[in-house]
Amino acid sequence: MGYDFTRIEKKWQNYWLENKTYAAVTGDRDRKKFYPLIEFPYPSGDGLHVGHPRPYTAMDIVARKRRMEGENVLFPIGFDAFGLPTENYAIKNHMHPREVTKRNIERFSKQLQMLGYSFDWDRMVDTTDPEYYKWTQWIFLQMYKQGLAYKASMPVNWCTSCKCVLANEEVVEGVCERCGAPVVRKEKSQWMLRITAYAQRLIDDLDDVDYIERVKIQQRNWIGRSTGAEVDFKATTGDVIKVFTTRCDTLFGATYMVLSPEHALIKQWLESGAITNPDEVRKYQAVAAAKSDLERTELNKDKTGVRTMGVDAVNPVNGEVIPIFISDYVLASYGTGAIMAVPGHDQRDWEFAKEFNLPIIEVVKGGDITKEAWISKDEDAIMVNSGFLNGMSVKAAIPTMTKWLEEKGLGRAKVNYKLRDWVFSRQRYWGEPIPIIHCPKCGWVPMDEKDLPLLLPDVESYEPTDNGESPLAHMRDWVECTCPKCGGPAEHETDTMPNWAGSCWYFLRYMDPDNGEALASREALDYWSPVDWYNGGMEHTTLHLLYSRFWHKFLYDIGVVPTKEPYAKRTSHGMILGLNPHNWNNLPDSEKEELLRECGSEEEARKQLVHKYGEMADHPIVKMSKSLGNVVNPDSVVKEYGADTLRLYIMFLGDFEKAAPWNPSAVKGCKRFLDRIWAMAEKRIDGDESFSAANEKEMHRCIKKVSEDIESMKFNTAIAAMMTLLNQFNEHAPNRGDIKAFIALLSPFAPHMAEELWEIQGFEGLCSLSPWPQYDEAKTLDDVKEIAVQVNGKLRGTVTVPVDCEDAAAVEAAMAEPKVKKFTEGCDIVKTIVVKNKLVNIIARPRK
RNA sequence: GCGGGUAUGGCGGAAUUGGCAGACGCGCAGGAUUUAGGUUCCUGUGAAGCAAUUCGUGUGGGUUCGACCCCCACUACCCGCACCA
Repeated sequence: MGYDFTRIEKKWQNYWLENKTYAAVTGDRDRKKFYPLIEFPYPSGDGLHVGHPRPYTAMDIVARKRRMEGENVLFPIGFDAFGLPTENYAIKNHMHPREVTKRNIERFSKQLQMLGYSFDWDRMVDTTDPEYYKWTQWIFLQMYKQGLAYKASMPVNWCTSCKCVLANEEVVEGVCERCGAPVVRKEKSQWMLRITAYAQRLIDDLDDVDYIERVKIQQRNWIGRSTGAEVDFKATTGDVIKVFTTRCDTLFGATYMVLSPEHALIKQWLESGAITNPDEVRKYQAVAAAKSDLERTELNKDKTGVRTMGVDAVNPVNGEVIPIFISDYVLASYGTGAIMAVPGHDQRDWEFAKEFNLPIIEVVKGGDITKEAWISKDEDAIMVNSGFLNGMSVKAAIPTMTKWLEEKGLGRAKVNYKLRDWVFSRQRYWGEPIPIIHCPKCGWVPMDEKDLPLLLPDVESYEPTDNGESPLAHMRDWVECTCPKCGGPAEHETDTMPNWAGSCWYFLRYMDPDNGEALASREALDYWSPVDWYNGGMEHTTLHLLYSRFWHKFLYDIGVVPTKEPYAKRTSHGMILGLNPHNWNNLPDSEKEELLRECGSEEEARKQLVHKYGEMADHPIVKMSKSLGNVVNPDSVVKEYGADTLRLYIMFLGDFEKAAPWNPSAVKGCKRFLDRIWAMAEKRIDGDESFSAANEKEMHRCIKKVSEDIESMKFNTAIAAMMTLLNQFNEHAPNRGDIKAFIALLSPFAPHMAEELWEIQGFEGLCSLSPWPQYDEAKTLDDVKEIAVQVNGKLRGTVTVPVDCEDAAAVEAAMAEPKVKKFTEGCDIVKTIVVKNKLVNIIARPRK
């Protein structure tokens, strides 16, 4: 009888759920705790897609294995449910976002259960639950009290389609990460979180955590620490213009200055009338503001700008009067928003100087500055035209100049970061309300903690507005309140938090999800912290991962959590891609033949495909997309093959860390594997539970391989090892002991079938909670070894020798091998090389 | 431009980290079972050659008894950042 996966999978899913098989126990000191974590999903209306099961199955396998090893495992699940797609869907379909969210969470939960994950469902977390977001608001209030949350008016990224501000991290190549619409700069008053205060610690503490290297590198790059100096330039108005530079040694070459169009001093000089060409300056500001970030970067070849007539600056090292420009090649958001321009040694400055006919001075020898800026990293290059720096190397000039500036009070050593403070407000409905009240008398006043949660109002319409106000602003009943400080009439903040807020601390809530007194009890925090192993997507490295480290460090500082870092270990999975149905390699044979007849050659056929479907047709593996029709739906895979097959295949298809394509026809291989196991074990095998003599060595080897590979996330080779063992069982039928260990090894990967077979075989208890099989290193070793024999480095044969056999004996055996003899006859043996248990290499020279 | 990564059969991918390249699976070919198709089960499967053998890990050099692995110089593709002062 075949394996009825539909019935059996359902049977065990219900059993596990009803019996709370995977419940974690807070405070259990008898067992080692283990807290693995996956990134909780956003419950979109589309349901689970095939990208989700890859990381989830991986961590489920690790969780299941550790549980079988006797650890107290907390493997939780939840939903990051605030966010724009839900809100947009709700608006379109005239539903309340809460209803949409509820429905989507139910659907996601069903789909996740269908895949047999060993989650502790009693700890499920939903970020839109008021009992949850109460604590998100609470943390925000603590940040406010510590001066880490502040309101500031500044140019922000504004998505023209979402009608909402975006964090820097949400802008990708000048367009909105979510909807792809252009992003423009807009001056708005926003709530900000002072993540920059933690920049150095966010870099330093990476040394203490076990993250895969590319995550560390990416976070360091994003934070973007650079060391240099801050230099004060005096304007002819008397104002001080601060600039940041990494090359203060080139100060003598600074022949002009550039301020970003948004720079505060420009506004000031326009208002005071110091600038004598205000119309021209204002016009340039307006043009720059209207440019999207995309346009700004696309036009990066042609430098534009306007000189601020009437205001000049003085170079502090030589007293020379130099002109000031505004240009959008200087970013308001980096450094001080102003630069000293050294056209001799900075290509951008050089291009600008050429455009505006400004003097270019060589201050470092080695290049030809008439052709381009000389930007050598050579620290031994020699300074020229630089007063007291002349003749020094760049290496020596930098500290000398820094010291000189400090002594004269004209500048100071300075560390600068690319990281900006986090723009934390959104003009949307479906997010956590910011628990701050604005009072006309007292200004911004935090809500009393006992009044949390500040609930979202129930309303008819939550459409975004065109004027950049939150939809909440129209809900006067909700907005109007009394000031907690003076009792006078006041208003609630109407912006909401970004969707990243709830995910900053959700892993803490899992530890104690029903706590009404605190975000989690101290006992639970002490017991479970930190997360032992967090797997997630690379796309969150500079977003969620960085944000949550920041929040965690803050919570550590105020004594709420016991660890500096939230996650002890971070790994990352590759994307699941699809086969491109338009690529030659992926065409069915019949179509290939037809096309060949039509085009004559394969080369022509490929060209034809590119002509027909575009450049994309050249890539056999592409991202899944609806338009290509290569999207794989987990539901349909489960329906056709079962959850165990899906789990197995998705772990088998390639290196976990790398992107890998979903090949629909290869799924069958894993189905066959399971069917063959079923056929072998569906009838009870009696006998004692030690390994059979014939299979013993392979059993120990397979246990070792699978145990090690799970820990190093080499799931594909772990499965291959089990397949090999099954093939071995074809040669030598397994006894009761063999099959017991085999089922246990299989269980993290294909838990339903393993559980069913465990029951059929009549083993004690649940397979999911049975002890993980143990191996004996000594029993994995051979007593004889087949070693390679090379002559002059070329493989000529193999011989079988006892393990650890003496070198001389190995050589003797090798020389006796007929195939080897053939190549050594008539030769002098110059040398022999023996690698124990591996090979013998005989160096032979023809006898003269 | 900067940073990170990858390159192995028809395909996805293995390779104990310098020691028998291609494990495992897909696909394909042949055979058995079947009225037939599907399923299942054997057998074979890097390329060339009747064979002995030769050639094979993106390209070109190098180190070594021996290189997918180490070094130098390239090429292609993928990912991240990008006028960052």
